[in-house]
Amino acid sequence: MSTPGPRRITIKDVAELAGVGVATVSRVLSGGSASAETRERVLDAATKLDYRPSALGRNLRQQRSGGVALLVPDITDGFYARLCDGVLSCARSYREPVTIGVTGDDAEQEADLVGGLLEQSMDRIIAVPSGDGEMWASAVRAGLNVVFADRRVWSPGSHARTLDEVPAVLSDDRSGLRTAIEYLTGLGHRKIGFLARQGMNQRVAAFREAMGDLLDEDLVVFARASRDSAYAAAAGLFQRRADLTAVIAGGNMLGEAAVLAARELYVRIPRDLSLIMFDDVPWAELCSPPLTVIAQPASDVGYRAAELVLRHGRRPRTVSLPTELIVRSSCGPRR
Amino acid sequence: MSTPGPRRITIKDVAELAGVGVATVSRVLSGGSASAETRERVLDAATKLDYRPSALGRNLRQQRSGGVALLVPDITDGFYARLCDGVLSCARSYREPVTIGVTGDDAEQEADLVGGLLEQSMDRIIAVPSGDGEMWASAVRAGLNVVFADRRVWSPGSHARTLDEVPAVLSDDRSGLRTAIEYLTGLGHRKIGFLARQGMNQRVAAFREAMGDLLDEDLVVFARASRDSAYAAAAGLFQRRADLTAVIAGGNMLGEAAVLAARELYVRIPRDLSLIMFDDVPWAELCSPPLTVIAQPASDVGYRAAELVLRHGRRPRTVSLPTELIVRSSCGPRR
DNA sequence: AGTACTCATGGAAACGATTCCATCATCATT
DNA sequence: AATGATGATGGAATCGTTTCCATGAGTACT
Repeated sequence: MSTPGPRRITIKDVAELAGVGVATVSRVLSGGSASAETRERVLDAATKLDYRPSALGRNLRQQRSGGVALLVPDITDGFYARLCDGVLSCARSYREPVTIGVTGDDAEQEADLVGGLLEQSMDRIIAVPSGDGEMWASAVRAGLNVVFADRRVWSPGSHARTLDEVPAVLSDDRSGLRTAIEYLTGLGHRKIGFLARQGMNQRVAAFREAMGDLLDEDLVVFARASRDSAYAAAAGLFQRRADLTAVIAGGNMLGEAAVLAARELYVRIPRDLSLIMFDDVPWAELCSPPLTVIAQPASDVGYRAAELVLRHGRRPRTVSLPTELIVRSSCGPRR
Repeated sequence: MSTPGPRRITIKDVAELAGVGVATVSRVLSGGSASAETRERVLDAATKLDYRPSALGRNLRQQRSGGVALLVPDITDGFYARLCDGVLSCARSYREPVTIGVTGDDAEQEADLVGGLLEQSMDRIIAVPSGDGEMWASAVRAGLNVVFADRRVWSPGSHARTLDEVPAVLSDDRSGLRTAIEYLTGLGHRKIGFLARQGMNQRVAAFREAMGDLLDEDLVVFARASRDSAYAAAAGLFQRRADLTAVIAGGNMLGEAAVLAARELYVRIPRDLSLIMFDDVPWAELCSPPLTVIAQPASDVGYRAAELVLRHGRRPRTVSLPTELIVRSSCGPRR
C-alpha cells in the first residue's frame, strides 16, 4: 500500500556526510561542545540532507517521551476549554505537544487515563484532579511530574505529605465567594443555595466557610458532570425549597442549568431568585437577564500550570490567581 | 533528586521468569501463536511481575508513535470543543492517546504543528484544515494518515488527485443553509447577509449557491479567528448596510458577535434584523431572544473522523452528517 | 523409512537517538 | 623535556520492543 519511500535520514547519514562520528553530530545538535569548524560542517550536512531528528530514538534513550499530558473533567465546558487553551498556548512556545484526556470527573476513568500515560512514559502532567489522594500519591511516587490546576486533591491522612509537595495553580474562589456572598447578603438574602459538581470540594468548603452562621447544609446540592444531572440538581433544589431567594452556581454548566430550570419552573430571575454564576463565559452577557458572575482567569490558570510543569525550575508550592465579581442584572433585593 | 527507584520491568524479565525467550513473550502478548502451556506460563509471569510493555520501545521498533493528533482552529469555540470531545471519546475506546493542537485558522501555525507531529512520528491525524493544498498534499505524501473534519481543503490544480483521496467527515451545511434561506425568504427577506470566518470557503460557497439570484456579494463578510475580529465584522456589516434585514452567522462565535453588535447598535432582533446562527450551543436557548440555529452534530463529526482514522479498514471517501434547522425566536417577517 | 511440511521457539538484528569512556592532540606549568 | 590539564572526538553500549530467520520437534504422506 504505502510506498516504501526514501529511507529516513538518520544521524548516521549526517555523520557520514560531515565526515565525523555520530556522537559529534549529536553533541553539535544538542548544544554540546565542538570546534567551530566541525560545528559548521555538521550543521551544513544537516541542512543539506534536511535532517530531522527522530523523537522516537531520543525518547527511548532518555526513557521518557516528551510532551505534556492534560487531564480535564470536560472539554465541552467553556471554563476547561479556556484552561486547555492556556496550556496549549504555553506549550507551543516550548514546542511541546500536549495530550489531552477527559475524565468526566470520574475517579476510575482518571486512573485509567493516568495508567495509559504511564505506559507512554509521559512524565509530565497537568491535571484537574477528580480522583482520590491514593491514586495521585502513587502517581507522584512513580516519578510523575504533576501539577494541579483549578483544584488540588483533598489529602486525607497519610498522603498529605506527598501531595502537598505537588504544585497547584488555583483561582482564588475563596475570596470570589466571599465578595459574592457579601453582595447577596447586602441585598438582604439569607437563604442562599449552592449548586456544586462532584469534585468541587474546595469550592464547597469555601462556600461553607464564607456563609458562616447563614449556612444551611440542605441548600448545597451536588450534580455529576453531565448537563442532565446539573439540570436535575437545580430543578430539584428550586422545587424542594421555596424559601430559597438566591443561589450561586459553582460552574457555568450549573449556571446554565439554573437559568433553564428557573425558566421552566416559572421562577423569575432576578425578581424571585438572584443568581450568581462561577466563571464569566461570553454568553453570560447575552443571557436574559445578563448574569452576574465570578470571573476566573481560566486561560491564565492553564498557562501558569504549563509554565510550572515545563520550566521545571523553581517550584512554588501553589499560585493563586485573583477572581473578580462582575455585576450584571441577575441579582436583585430580597422580596 | 528523583530516587533511582526499582528498575523498570522489561520483557526480558518476564522471559526469564517464564523460562522462555523474549520473542515468545512478545508473541504471546501481542496475540501471536504459541502453545497453550507456554502462553499460560508467560501470562502468569507477566502478571506476577506486573509487567507493562513500554510504548517507547514498541514505537521505535515500529517506526511510528501511537496515538492520534487532532488539529482544530480554536478549542474555545463550543463547536470545536464538542468535536474534540467526540474524537476523544472514540479514541478512548481504542485506548489511544490524543494530541491536540490549535491552529487559530492560520496556515503557518498549522504547518508548524504538522511539522512537529512528523518529528514525533505521529502518522495519524484528524484536522480541520486551514492551510493550502500544497501543505496537505505534501503531508499525505510523507505518509501521514489524514482525515479531514468539518471541512476539507480547497484543492486547486495539481494536488486535487492526492487530496481527493483524503477521507473527510463533514456536516451537510449545504442543505442546512438551503432550508435556512428558504425559511428566511419565506418570511419575506431578500437582503440576507453572511458572516464568515476565514477558512470557511465551503460554507460560503454553499451560501452563494443557495442564494442564487438574491446573492449580494457585498453582504458576505469575513472575520479572523478572534472574538474582536468577529465583532468588528458584524458591526461593520450592520452599519454599512442599513437595508440588511437578515443575517446568517457561520459559527457560534460569529453569532455571539452579531447579537452583541446588534445590541450595541440598537438593532432589535428579530424586529429589525432576523438572525440565524450555525451550530446549536446550549446558550442559544438562553439568549435573548432565543436563537434560531442550524444544528450541527459536532460530536458525531469528531467521533466518525476518529473511527475513520483508527479503524483504518474500509475508507469511504467522505461522510456527510445531517444538519437541522431549529427554529426559536430570532427570526421574524421582514418589515 | 524417508521426505516434506507445519509449528513452536529462541537468538539476534534492527529501530535512532544519547552518552559513557577511551583516545589523542594541544597547551601550560614545573 | 616531562607531566598534567583541558578539550575535541569517535566507537560502542544502551534504551525495550518487534520481527526475521534458523533450528528442532513432531506429524502426515508416499
